[in-house]
Amino acid sequence: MLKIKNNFDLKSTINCGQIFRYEINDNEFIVLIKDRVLLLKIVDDEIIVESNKEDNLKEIVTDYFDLDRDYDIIIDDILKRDEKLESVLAFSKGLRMIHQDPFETLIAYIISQNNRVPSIANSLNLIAKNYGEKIIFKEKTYYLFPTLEKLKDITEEDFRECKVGFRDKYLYGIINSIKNGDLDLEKIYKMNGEDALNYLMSFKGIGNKVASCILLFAYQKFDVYPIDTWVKKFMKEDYNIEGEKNIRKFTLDKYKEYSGLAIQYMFNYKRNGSNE
DNA sequence: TGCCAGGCCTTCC
DNA sequence: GGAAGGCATGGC
Repeated sequence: MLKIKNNFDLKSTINCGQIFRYEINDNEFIVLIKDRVLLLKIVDDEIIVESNKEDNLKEIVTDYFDLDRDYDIIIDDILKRDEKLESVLAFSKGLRMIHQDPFETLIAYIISQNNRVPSIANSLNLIAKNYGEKIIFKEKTYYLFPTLEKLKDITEEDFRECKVGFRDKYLYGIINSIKNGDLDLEKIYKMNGEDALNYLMSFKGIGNKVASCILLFAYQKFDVYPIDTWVKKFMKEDYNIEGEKNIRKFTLDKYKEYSGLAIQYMFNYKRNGSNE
């Protein structure tokens, strides 16, 4: 068991569209990460973390929720560049960028194209159930997301059975590219945002949006930013800017190296702010 | 029923 | 090089 300070917004962080495989019940959260199940409970000014695997728990939780980074400095910086974002930033205060596993993020965001969040989660859970390691934790069953090794013989039809639809061929191709070494996920850590974006986009089924999400959510490249329907909506309604090209130019000019974060705050504000 | 979803690829000008 | 159409699946 681990206790950490409850000094960020755990619920929004989990629930703001970065990750898909989680459960929320009141102040209890289940998050499925690479090699274990995390159970997080908010108790007053602490967050209590339990897991089926307790070794290195502190390091893993710190890394996953990006706890060593000072987000107040970043938010102040964004605010200085754009005062109009004050209410957006206030709404997302305490939101942290989750540091996800690149392989699962890659698969997840390929599935996300032209899809809805519940469907994406359903497909990922089916893949985990069919190919991932089974974990029993507190008398409940969970499945970890499979490693590449466990997916090495998967076919397009197998993917289709996980309800991924037309994305089956993309996923199959990507798995093969990793297997034969064309796609090296480790190499991306050392690349700058733009090079990494072009590298990922050279593979079939990965466009700008999907590549940006992978780089932002798995590699913490905050200068890369996914422009999706929600961000387009925000830009049109609040800034009167239309067209992806124009949004891209405006965003990078304005928010520079924190464009990805600014975009994530806008997304959260537009998608979750108007629904609740 | 018909439309659309945190897009991308292909085809066609 | 830019616009349109198709794509599996599920929810409304």
